[in-house]
Amino acid sequence: MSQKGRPRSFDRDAALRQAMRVFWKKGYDGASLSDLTVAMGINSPSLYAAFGSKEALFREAVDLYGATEGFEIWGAFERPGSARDAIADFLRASARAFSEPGDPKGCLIVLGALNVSETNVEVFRDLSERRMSSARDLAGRLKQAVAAGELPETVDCDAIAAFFLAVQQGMSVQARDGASREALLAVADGAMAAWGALTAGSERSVEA
Amino acid sequence: MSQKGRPRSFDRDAALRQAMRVFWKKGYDGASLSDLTVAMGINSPSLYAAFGSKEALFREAVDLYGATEGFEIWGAFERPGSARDAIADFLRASARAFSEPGDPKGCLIVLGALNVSETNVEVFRDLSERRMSSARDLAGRLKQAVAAGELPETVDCDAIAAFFLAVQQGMSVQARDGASREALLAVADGAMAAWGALTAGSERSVEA
DNA sequence: TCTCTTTTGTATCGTTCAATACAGAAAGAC
DNA sequence: GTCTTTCTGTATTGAACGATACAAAAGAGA
Repeated sequence: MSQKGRPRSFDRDAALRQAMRVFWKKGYDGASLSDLTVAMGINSPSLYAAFGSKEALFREAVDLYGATEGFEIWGAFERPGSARDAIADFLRASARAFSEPGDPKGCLIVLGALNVSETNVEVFRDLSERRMSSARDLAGRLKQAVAAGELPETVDCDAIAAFFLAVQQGMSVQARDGASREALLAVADGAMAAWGALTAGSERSVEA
Repeated sequence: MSQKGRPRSFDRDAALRQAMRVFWKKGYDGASLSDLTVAMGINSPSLYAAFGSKEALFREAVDLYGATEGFEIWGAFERPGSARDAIADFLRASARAFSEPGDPKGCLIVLGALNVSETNVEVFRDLSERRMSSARDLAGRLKQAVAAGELPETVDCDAIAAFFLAVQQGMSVQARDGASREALLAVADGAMAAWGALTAGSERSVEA
């Protein structure tokens, strides 16, 4: 049952949490092995024995991010309520998560690797797929609202999802630039101002 | 008058254009000296003699980007017309610029350096200031519209500017993920759907 | 206690990074 | 032609990178 050899002297989960914060703050390329081992309180051989490689550690860190921060942000889509409320909660939860005092600013999945190099192709692709999967989830919730008769059949769910996701991704950039929580919440509310015109059926958008 | 020593054997402007494209595609950290010298067709001593350092070359590249791509994107703010048209043009021009065939996707100023490390602090700050300066320019155009009586006094120009800029910054992320020109234009149009509610004076936002 | 297995810390590995030393080449100045 | 100045290509610098070799250490099972 129990392991045979010398027991691990550190808490794997706690070390992973620290690694996640380093990646979150510095990105995949910007986080050096030295940064990671210092934050995790271990030497590199222990890191490789426990996680395999820098890339494998990053994937585990992103999974952890999705299970913790991601749950805070996307939780509204699991709860009952209108599609409008879900998206409003999603944007406002993002604004709060991206400006949480003591945490790195912005989203790890958005900021972790936006430039492709030879060493991070797979990492970029992984994050890119997660972002596009988010777009599908968002559009799926809208399509569900259409099927339920909550929204007219004429709305372009994919386009609306892309728009709201763009706002959320832009909030990550502004969070990195030091935007306050209030400023980010105002961006979220600004996006929701489009809801009426976006979901008004086949009518024209509201004019000024 | 003319220079004394051995003349430079390459076109400095052409080399700078190539360097800009490398930084645009790979970001500041991701662009290695080797990437740059190969693309520019010169050896590193020539690069250092002509531009000073990687960081100085990057700054010149960003200036060039601002004078070319930036002019395409922000040109609407120089032309006569309503604030609404200026912002709509700004968003649609961004969508087109970020998906120009043959060019790197997205915006150099947004994607060039979003993670801070020891080697790029100044670069990050430079890009961050340019982004925040964009926000001020956008808000300034809205305040001008308020002063002209085009928009009610009650609108929050800074918040509206932050919202539209967030959309544009999010479009850079989606462009990197391979979003089509049509998808990006749809995001731009989606953002403009918020215009009516955002500028409707002190009334409540439009409800669904 | 002895053996087996796994982890640990130290001390690297080869590679790539940004940045230069140096000598030869190419122009103007005289 | 000779001097001076600047640029060019080769070759290399020290530092940092991700990843390991290796032997001592620490537990489980016999």
